[in-house]
Amino acid sequence: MDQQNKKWTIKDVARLAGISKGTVDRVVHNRGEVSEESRRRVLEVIEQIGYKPNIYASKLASRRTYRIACLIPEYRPGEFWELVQRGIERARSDENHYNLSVEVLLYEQYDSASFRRAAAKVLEMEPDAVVLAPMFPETAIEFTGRLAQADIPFVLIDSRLEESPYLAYFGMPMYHSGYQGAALLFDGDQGRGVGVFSIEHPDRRDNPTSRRARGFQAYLSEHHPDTPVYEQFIRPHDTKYNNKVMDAFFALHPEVRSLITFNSRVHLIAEYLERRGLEGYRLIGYDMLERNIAALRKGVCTYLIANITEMQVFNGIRALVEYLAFHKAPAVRDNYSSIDILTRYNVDYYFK
Amino acid sequence: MDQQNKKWTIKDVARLAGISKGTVDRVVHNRGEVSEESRRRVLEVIEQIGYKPNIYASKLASRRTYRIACLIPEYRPGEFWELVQRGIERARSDENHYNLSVEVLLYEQYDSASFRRAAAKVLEMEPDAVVLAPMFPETAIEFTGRLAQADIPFVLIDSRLEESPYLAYFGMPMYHSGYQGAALLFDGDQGRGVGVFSIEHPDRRDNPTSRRARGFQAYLSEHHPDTPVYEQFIRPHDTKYNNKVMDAFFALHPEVRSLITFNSRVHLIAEYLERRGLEGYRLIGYDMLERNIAALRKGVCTYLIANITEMQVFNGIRALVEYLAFHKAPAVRDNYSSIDILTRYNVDYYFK
DNA sequence: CGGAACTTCGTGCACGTGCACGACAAATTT
DNA sequence: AAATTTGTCGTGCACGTGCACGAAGTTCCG
Repeated sequence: MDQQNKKWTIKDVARLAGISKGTVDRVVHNRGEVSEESRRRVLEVIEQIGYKPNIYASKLASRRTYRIACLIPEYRPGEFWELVQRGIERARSDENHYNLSVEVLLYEQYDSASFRRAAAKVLEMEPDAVVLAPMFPETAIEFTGRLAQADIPFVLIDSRLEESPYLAYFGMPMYHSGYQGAALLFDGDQGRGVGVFSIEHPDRRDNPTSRRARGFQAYLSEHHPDTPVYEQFIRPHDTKYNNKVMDAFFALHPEVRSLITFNSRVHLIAEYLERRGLEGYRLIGYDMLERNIAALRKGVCTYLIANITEMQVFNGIRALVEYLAFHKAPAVRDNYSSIDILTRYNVDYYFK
Repeated sequence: MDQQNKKWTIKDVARLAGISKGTVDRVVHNRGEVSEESRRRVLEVIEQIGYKPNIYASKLASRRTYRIACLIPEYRPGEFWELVQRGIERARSDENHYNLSVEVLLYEQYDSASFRRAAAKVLEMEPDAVVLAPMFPETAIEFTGRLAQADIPFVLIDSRLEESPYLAYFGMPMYHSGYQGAALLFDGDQGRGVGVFSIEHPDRRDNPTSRRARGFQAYLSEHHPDTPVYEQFIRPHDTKYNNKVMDAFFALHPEVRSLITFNSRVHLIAEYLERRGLEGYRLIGYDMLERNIAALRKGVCTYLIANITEMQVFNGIRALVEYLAFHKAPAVRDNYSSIDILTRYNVDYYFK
């Protein structure tokens, strides 16, 4: 066949299609102003010889700089969304991304009015593309409708709005990470009941975390249908309250040795256990927050189920740039990260 | 300060240093033919304004194609080294690596004479750089000496020859992966003895696999010093023999429920258990061979400790290209991959 | 002192693509 | 029929760097 190592250029395509390179470029970038006839011939030649644009020449020549807006929840230091922010920093400083400006808009995690305001700002600044981590499905759907209307492509991270016309989604497989958590929790020690700790949420029913809980439940009913599950609610920033309710919990269920929480704050449990000097528990949590890692290293947290969260946004931004530059949609629309199992013994190797 | 978003070009540097861009280029690429005075001034300006060469313009202009030779063990389909080969394919087809040609030289895994022959061929073809997976330390050290003498940079994968002047190393942390394997093996089920299966090797004492075994032993003596360990040798391609010795093994140690093997052929054990209809074992192995994955999916293998082996070579090649193009040594010399824990529940997400 | 050899440096083209500009013909309007 | 608009397309410069080529200056040697 064609020698596959031959690097075809846009000039070759033009020659073979019998037109000028300008027209080929118009076809490749869908810039219009091309007759159907020419368009067909060009695509044919491209297909046949397997022409791929030289990204180096392309980036060099392109004076265009893409503006991408990221709409994500506000966070305090050490919270989950800080990991996401890190991915943005990475995209910013990535040497491959010249002519790319990433702007971050934050909204309050439990305040849909705040989301609406931030979303309005995004629309106002007319970015070339958007990265969205949605918290309020209905409001977010409305927002994505506006984006679609304005022809602004967007990727979703963390939470997938199935009904919206997103270009791609990047996130953890929540259901299966819950399932995996259950499998680890019951591997060895079983039958005596498990404690599930949840964060009191102001509202929000169908959040990603609940999908994790459903995966957990599925494993339970498939493998250990008779094991009792005791749920306990705690608060993100109220140590006194948490001490009180956990004291009560462990007094009430002294036989429980297996603990899990589906949100990213397992460190709250770990720190409680440490304060009280409680040992011999199997404690499983999610996400690589620094305080979680610390609990893992100390052995208070047994397993941490996580992923490289940075990569969610990073890959999202990459997909957008790819799309903006080459009108090329990502190969896979729903991109699930791997479900990494971290222990005190392998955690060190998950940092670069 | 300087506006950090300003993109300085080689022309700016030339202007500020009061010389031409040709000279700046000579300084940047250490091509010599530059007076000490000019050199100093150029470096000063570069440092001060933070000039970074535009990699796109650079790659575009560079007509040079780098030839990289990979010296790795020969393999049959489904063996560990096939995963490495896949990384090479990936580097080859990676769109970012224009002007890069990767050639693979294979040697027989247990035949040092064959290694010597292949190594000689590598030297003969005078590549720009080399990727080496060494099996025979002494012979390999001699070879790397030759490479150093010929000023050919090389990276090591899989096995690290500490005494050789390698540019970088990419591999799994073997000792800790053994340690982690032990932790998983004893998590829950303990005390009744473990079976360790090893491949009969023609020779080779200090191979990577043995480092894994040492990590395993370390965990054992730290946490379960009294647990008996029974070692059993099997053969890679002799099912009849393996059946016989494993039958004997399980007859002799009926109480053993924990099994592990440190090489990449846990599927041999899994397939045996399946053939005999044996269940209720905790079986742990290493590396993502297809047959291992199959055993994991069936639930015969409990945990598979692995990493994305492809990335070892891929990253190795990248480091070499980086070095050849910009004389830039990798940030970290010893690059350890993460120790991923795979189960039947999360394995699907480890493929792209 | 003349010329050769060496050192240092500047000039200019090439790399493949993006895109502005304008040419030209066909279609439409005046 | 002339003028204008519309639809297609080709031309040519710019992007920042690598490197060949040769110019200019310096040193060396007989």
